[in-house]
Amino acid sequence: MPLTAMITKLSSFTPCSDAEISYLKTLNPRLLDVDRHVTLVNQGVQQEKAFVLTSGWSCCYKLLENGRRQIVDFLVPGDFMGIRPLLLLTPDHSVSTISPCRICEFSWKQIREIYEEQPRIALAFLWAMARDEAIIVEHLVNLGRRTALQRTAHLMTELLYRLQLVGLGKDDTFECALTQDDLADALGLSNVHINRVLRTLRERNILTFQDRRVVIHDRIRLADLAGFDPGYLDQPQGELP
Amino acid sequence: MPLTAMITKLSSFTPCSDAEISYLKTLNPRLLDVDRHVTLVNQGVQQEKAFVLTSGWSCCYKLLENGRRQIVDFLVPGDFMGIRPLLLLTPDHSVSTISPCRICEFSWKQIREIYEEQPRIALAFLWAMARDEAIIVEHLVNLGRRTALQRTAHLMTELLYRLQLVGLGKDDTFECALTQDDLADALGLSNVHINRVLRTLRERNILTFQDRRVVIHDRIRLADLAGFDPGYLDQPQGELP
DNA sequence: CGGCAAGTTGAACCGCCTCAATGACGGTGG
DNA sequence: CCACCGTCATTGAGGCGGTTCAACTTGCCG
Repeated sequence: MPLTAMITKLSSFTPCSDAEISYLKTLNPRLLDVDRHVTLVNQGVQQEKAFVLTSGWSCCYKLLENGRRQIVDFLVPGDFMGIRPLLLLTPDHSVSTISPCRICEFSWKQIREIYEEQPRIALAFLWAMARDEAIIVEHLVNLGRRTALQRTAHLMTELLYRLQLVGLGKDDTFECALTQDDLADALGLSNVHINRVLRTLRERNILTFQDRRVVIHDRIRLADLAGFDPGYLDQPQGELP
Repeated sequence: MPLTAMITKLSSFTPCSDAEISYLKTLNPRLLDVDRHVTLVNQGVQQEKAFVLTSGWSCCYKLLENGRRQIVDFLVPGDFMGIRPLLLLTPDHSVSTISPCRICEFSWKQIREIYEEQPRIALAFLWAMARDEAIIVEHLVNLGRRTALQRTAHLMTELLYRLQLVGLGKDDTFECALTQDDLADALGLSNVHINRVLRTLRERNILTFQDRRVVIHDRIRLADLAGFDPGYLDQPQGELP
């Protein structure tokens, strides 16, 4: 069921009623399969569609005039994509797939309809956006006030949590489609330095990032390094399921 | 009229009808005057109120366990404060005044009521949040991919735009209550280095930051340094009034 | 087999940090 | 009224974290 992820997510704000769930099902969104490195939303090009990621990895980012890239957030299954570009006159950022992805497509019209007819879902929508914003804010803190090692540890911990919240990944490992260049652009570092940081984490027996897979060897020291507080992910007591 | 700023802001998404304007007026929010350095929202302490800033400067920020501070955004008149803390189980950030401020207070109940009864205002609300998020994203890019000089130039340009959009500040100057420490914590720099950057900008005859006032001497070179694109502020053609 | 994407490593450099000292201003109490 | 203190700004010196440039490896796919 393509909408399961979304319903689960919205329900973690306030549980959806049966009526609301059947309403959501009538939306009947288009389901798309896209390759890796496909651009779904293009910075500056007006947009009529938004998406929910069903499987795979994507990211949203901004390109600077000098060609450099800053990744704002990685998107994992269950995440909304391209809501902000729908609301603003011109999208302030781009969204691209990192791995092959399956996505649900929604129209701007459907969202306006939800706001007219389903105020409780609309409020859950606002919450979902607030939660995404909280993640971005934490990334900002990461760039502003943590060292390269701490940043990397923090992002890895966040990804572990987020993936586990949607039932992907185990206690101490997850599949990870990111390249070292992706990490560098997300963490405001050079790809050379990210490489050295990953080596350090490996040598200290804290974490291994290899072959599209992250394995955490020492969760305590990792959390310690990162100074990770899961509050911003807004789950009850910050607990995992 | 305490709500003028908010109505103007929401109207720039879709113009409010007369009925909507009179609805907003019935909200009759409490008006408060607060000193500088007063904490309105406290990271981790649950919150029942949100605010609109009517006059003065505030900021939202996060504190790290080591005592360091990262300012996420400066707030100027017309800006919402503390919406996200209302939606999340525990606020992910704090909000404090920087100068003495006048603020309007809203309750969580009122916002839910808007969502039930005024879907168009609710949608404008979502837009306002998207616009604030776009600003935060631009700050993230600033930290991740620009040098100290560029960051500072960018922030100054942004503040000039935002203040002019609410009728404060002239073509090339604005009152600015920020200290160099505030700037440092917003731009991910040390206060020592911000001081040197400001000196450089002054010596190059680009911009003067002095006596709680910013004067821009050379707008072209400033915009050039900053690589500033006002699109993310989401005004028609990025134009000033 | 050739070519490209991704990762790895070394060397040299520099942007920004930390530590430390000092100056300027305004408010407060003796 | 002035001495004192706290806040904010300024400047120098030295050091480190991260960048840039460049070379080389490894694995995959056509």
